[in-house]
Amino acid sequence: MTVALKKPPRSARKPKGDGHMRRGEILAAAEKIFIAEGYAGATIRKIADAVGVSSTALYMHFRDKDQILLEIGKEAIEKLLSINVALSQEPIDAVEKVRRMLDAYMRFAFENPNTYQLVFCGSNEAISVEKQQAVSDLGDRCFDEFSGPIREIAAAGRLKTGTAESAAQVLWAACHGIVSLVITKPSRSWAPAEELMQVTLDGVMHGLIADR
Amino acid sequence: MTVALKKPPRSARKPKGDGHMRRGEILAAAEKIFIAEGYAGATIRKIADAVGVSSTALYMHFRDKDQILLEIGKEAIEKLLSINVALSQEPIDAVEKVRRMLDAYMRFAFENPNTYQLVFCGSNEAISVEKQQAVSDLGDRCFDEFSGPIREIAAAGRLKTGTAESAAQVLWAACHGIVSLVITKPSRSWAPAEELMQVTLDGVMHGLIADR
DNA sequence: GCCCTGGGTGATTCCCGTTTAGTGTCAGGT
DNA sequence: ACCTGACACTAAACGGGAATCACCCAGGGC
Repeated sequence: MTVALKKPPRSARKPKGDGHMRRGEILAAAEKIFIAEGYAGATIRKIADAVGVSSTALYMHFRDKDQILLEIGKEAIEKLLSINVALSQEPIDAVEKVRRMLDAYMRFAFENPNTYQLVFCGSNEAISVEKQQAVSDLGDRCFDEFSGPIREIAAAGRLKTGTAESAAQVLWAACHGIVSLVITKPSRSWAPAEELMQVTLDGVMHGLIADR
Repeated sequence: MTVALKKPPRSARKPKGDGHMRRGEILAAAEKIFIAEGYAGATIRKIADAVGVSSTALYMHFRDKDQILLEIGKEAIEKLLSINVALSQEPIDAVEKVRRMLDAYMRFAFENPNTYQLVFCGSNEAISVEKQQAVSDLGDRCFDEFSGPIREIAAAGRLKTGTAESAAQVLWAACHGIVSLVITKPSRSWAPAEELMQVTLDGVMHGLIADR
């Protein structure tokens, strides 16, 4: 037993055979199942089977189930974040930036419903707060990129109501509201998604931001 | 074994001892636990223990776990529905009706976060569509009460954008968005709830509905 | 008296996520 | 050439969920 304290000197040692690929394989399989069957449907055993490996093996590469799925969420949000970053650097009006970011946000949600739910619908208390940290941070950074232009707008005195903080949260939330409802209640009869996005954007932008 | 087909003629037979109270006891215990610990925390065994009965006994009175919790949700929504019904009959301007309904909706959510999540956040695919029928219907009726005034407003040509259908959905969803986010992501730093509700209401009403 | 029936139970089944103890294998140091 | 140890992996098991099974037992109707 001793104590086995020795990590620092270990530096070399190439990754073995396909060992370094497993993590990726697992993520790929998990993502496929998760997208098709949602959080509850993506069980450890199913993922392991898909990879062709025992369920225990997943614990070699991930601490637990949540970490696997949150990793998937992380990658998806990184795409969203990069969109937001790109938009925020574009030389366009702040209002236009906000509009495009919200539009991208909603389209992202409709295109990745399960991932969206996992990350933004809290996954319903199923996942502890600390575990979500990494993903939460990314979400925060997305929101930061978004609230930048909002602060510009507020500074220009063009907010009809609320502070930069609350206005940003409300704008974001309005978009979250429509996509999360449509995603989680697909059985209700909704107006066409395109129209809902349009009305949400128009309504909320005109409601909170002065025209000129 | 035979076939055991006989239900129609059975009509008399009073409810025995406390048999007819059990259902209520179970619901009360389940509600307490559910409110305190959420959907996952309210396990069959815990509820049964609280009632002082074996877990199997719950299946005498309810088909499965979901039915118990949905029953709780149903009762809660009935309150919301009655508020909406009362408001819709009041002799006030349709716009004011809409505003008050949305206000009541958001306050209801903040006051019953777990119930709200169960009913309106889809409970994350955990519950099958058919089971939700009863609760869904109530939700629909709430929405119907709400969309009545919206149609009035639309008929008066006071909708700035969208149809009566999409406008109603977007207004509702905006309110859902802010409360669901605050409820499911309590760790983020939110503006005060009162301010968020206010900004949401003002913004979205002014954005979608013409002033006069 | 009998018998049916409805509320109730303990044991059991099935499926989760996760843990434990162990196996084979390969890289490097000696 | 031989250890040594880290690594990728596995089979089996554990504990805890929901749900079902095969039974009990008390009591009202006949």
